[in-house]
Amino acid sequence: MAQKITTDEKILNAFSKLLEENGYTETTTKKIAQAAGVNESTLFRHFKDKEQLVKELVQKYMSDIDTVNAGFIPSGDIVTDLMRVADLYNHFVEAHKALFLIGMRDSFQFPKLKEMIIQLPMKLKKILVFWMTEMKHSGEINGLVNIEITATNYITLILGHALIQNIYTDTGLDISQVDFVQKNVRDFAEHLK
Amino acid sequence: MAQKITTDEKILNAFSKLLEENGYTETTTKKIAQAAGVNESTLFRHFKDKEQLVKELVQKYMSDIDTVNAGFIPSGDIVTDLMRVADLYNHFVEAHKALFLIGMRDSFQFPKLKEMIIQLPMKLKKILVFWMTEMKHSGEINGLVNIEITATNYITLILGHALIQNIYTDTGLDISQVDFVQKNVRDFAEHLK
Amino acid sequence: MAQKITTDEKILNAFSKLLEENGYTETTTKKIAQAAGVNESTLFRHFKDKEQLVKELVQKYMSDIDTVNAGFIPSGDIVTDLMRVADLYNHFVEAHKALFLIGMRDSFQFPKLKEMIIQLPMKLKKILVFWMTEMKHSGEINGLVNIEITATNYITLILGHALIQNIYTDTGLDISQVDFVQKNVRDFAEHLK
Amino acid sequence: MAQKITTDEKILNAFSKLLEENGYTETTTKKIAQAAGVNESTLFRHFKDKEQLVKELVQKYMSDIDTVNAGFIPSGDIVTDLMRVADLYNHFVEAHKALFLIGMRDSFQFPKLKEMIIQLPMKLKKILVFWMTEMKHSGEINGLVNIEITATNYITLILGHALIQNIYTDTGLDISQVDFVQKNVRDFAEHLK
DNA sequence: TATGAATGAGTATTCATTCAT
DNA sequence: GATGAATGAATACTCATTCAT
Repeated sequence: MAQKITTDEKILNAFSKLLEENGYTETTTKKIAQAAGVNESTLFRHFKDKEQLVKELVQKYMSDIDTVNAGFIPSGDIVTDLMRVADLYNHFVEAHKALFLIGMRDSFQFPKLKEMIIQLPMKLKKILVFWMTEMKHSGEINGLVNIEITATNYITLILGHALIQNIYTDTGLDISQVDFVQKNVRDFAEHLK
Repeated sequence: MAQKITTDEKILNAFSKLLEENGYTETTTKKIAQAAGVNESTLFRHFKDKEQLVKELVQKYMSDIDTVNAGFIPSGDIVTDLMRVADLYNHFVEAHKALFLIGMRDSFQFPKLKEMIIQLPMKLKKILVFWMTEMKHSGEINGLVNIEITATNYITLILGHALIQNIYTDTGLDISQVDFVQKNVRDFAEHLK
Repeated sequence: MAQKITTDEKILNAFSKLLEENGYTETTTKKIAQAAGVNESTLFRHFKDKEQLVKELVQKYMSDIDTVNAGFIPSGDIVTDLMRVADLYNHFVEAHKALFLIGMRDSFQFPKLKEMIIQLPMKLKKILVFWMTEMKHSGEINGLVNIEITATNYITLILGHALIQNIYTDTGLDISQVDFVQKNVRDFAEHLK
Repeated sequence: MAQKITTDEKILNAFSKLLEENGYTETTTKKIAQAAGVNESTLFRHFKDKEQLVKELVQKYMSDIDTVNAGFIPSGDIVTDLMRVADLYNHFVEAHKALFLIGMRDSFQFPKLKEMIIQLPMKLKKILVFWMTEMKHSGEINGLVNIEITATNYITLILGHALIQNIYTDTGLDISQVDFVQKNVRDFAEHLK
């Protein structure tokens, strides 16, 4: 059964794509309408205003974050687990590129958006802190490790990489996810023991 | 004796600041003029275009890159040197925040700008590769290390961090330069031995 | 039943009128919109460009030229026919005053426009040459007459008059169409016999 | 002795040239200054405003008209004299092209200019009327000729030709002065006898 | 439910002109 | 006597949004 794509979806998809390519300001309602194959005014019947489109996208994003977090079930081995986390978040960033990039690019226009975008690392940090603390107790992680700092550190590592990947695409600078995880994430993990 | 700030500088400073805060498109010539305390048309007497303002900023940026690179004189100790590189580039990114951010945010509007912005990591990579190769020969770096990958990896590390710092300022997520370097850069370096 | 005047027409009429009075550059989009009684931006919804307005006018003009030429059916008597040509073209110039004047005034801004405007005399010349040649063969026109020169000459006569009429309106210099044709055109024709 | 070209002249020459090529509105003070090789503000020290430049040009034009008229000394033979008038005015129009064209193009911007420009045909008419009247009395011109109409008619002829020449330059439509005068002016004259 | 027409506020840029040196 | 710097008003054109059908 072929799913029918609703007008709402058509518009949001077009918006998301243009957003990723051109940023918020350059993504005009005219262009969105054209890309979605609807009349420009139709857009406003479906979404209060341009900002609403962002909010809608954010909502999807937020519920996806929870799905990702829920999908992370620790194995108990730090190296394995940290690498898995890196993988999960890399996929997440890739899948939500559009919003992720505008989180960086246009967040000044959306103080609320920034708050929301930031929840990704925030939630990730919470999970990592919770889980590292457990591991510290069970002796898997060295007692001298500062959990707060280490968690933030780790997030910087994987998000930083995800960012660079997206910014410097096709420049000979982008490094494969595999290589990066193998070297840096593994190193990072090993040293927590 | 207080230096007199020229109109050129007033405008460029205002532009740079607004650019950092608002991105290219939202930085209107009207706002720039207001922030610089000059008439809007004065702006066009001093700079052909709005785009010219970007070019001017890029020029500064480019000459600064060379200064930074010239300022890096290897000591021979990998850990010391890599940490020094991290420091130098962190300062560079901080000092050129505005341009660096638009390199990410508005690069689609400035294909040429992207090319230029990219030169920072490119040049850095060249230097690192050259220097690491030497160190490999002298035995300071392990013979099994893949220099190309390692260099790219390292750049990802320090630029990724610099970026995250600037994006997630004041969010409780930003981690001090010191902590990040101490942990990640040091680890990274140690493992090359 | 009064025809409804479309917005397109309202705008074109306003444009045409202002063009005739003020020339191209002085006919601002703001003035056009005001004169047409629409919002300035509406103008751009209806016509891509300010230039598009000219093109639209030219199109009308071009199709009218053909109508005029089609409307000229030679009687065989030179005097009658030349006087009829003078009449037809005088009306044509009068009806397309706006465009005709900008053809002279602003042609440097519209190299393409000039090409088009020029077609009026060009087509006229073609017709005259063809028709005079026939008359020469049938003996109506003196065998010694140089057709090429005579045709151009004649066009200069009637267009020159039409122009002067339009430029020096209400100056005591303008001469009635009737008087001019009676004297000059008639003379001209008589001498071809 | 090489004449020194004063700044006034440099400016007026540049203005005149640009005026001819581009019309009044498109001839910006910036362009004038550039073409004259002076600073834009110098222009305003020499001439109150842009309009003053036109006035200055007009003054020259006016005094030249008188010179031309003074230069016309009737021989008594109508054909010879009318052809000489045609010649004189053709040269005059050629020499004052710039102003003559703006008289047609931009006269709406200069009601006063129009008044002045119109003086050329007015003065010409006066002279012609005076002289034709004399000729009528002396029997050189047919008693039935309406002098007023004939004079206007004649002016239309030679100015119309001058106009067409300037408008349709290089179009294959322009006819040599000689051919035109030989045919039309001569014809015209002959018929007054 | 969707669309085409209309619009007010804004955008980069240019122009003629003035001011201080 | 000339210039470089500054400016207010205008210009063509775009954008997000509303209204009537």
